[in-house]
Amino acid sequence: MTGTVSPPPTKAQLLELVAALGTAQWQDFAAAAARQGLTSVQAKLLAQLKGPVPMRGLATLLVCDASNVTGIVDRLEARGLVRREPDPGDRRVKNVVATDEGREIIRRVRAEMQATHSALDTLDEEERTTLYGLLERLRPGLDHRG
Amino acid sequence: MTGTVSPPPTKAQLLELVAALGTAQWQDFAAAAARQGLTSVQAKLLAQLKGPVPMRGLATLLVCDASNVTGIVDRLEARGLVRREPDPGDRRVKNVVATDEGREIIRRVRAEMQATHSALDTLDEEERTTLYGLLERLRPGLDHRG
DNA sequence: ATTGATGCTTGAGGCAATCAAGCAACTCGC
DNA sequence: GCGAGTTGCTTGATTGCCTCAAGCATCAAT
Repeated sequence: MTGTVSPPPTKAQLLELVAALGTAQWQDFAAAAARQGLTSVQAKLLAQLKGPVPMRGLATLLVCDASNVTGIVDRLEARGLVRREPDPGDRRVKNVVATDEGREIIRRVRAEMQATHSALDTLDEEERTTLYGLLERLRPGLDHRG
Repeated sequence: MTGTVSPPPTKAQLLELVAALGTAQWQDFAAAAARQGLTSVQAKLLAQLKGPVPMRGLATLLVCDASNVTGIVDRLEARGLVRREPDPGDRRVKNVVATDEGREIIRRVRAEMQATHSALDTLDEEERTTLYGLLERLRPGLDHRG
């Protein structure tokens, strides 16, 4: 290395890198889910269930039609990973909650994302803090909106 | 800003943030593709075609079965965005190339990823350089393997 | 020339996604 | 109350994605 500082990347380069990492991370997730017998969408839904969530709320979180959620929850429920509970305050609403088995299986999915884990392990603590700060700044622009 | 430094994030927090941004970016991509009448998978395939690529190569790039590529290319070819060309050296092989229209449409998809563009715009040049450097270090661990 | 491997396609079957339509239940005005 | 409009969920139809098993054509190697 000479005195050359790394040249600033073009926006296109950065965009491509972000895209590549995004899909790589998604495939790591999908593979981990598959090892637990889940599709990636089923795992994604399960990952949202920190508490009871109405069907409509899941559709919003997953950015898809409500009728789509019906099918996904049907399959998860048939496997005992999720339960539909009536909402006490509104009889139209069905709240979805993860069963113990559902919580356990999504925990395993997260733990088994080896590629992502080992990638993050190559960064030291300071670098992780920096990365976290930068990504947090990107979040608001990316999160809502489409 | 006081003297408090931001505390180092836990690995779980970082993982969650990376996952959230990965899916947000993917949905931005999918939405941009949809505006051009493409599914996200079709757009993803089209994005790989910088030159002629054999069907098998596409299956590897997309990490899926070869028979799946047949269908995706069928639909793209039916819309004139892609062409199958015989390989001069091996008559089993069909090379897929983007047509002019195909190149144009994927260019538009990239340009229309508004959420991603504006998110990246919130970083100044130095921050982008830092981010690029960190993400590049993550790439090797995430890229191959699954 | 046979054997085996490779590249692509086809067909069957399941999941995911959307749209349109429908039913039940809530809300508001009266 | 009662009816109008709205909201939450499900169903059915259709399309695309995806995998697996099977098949055909071609290549490589003996």
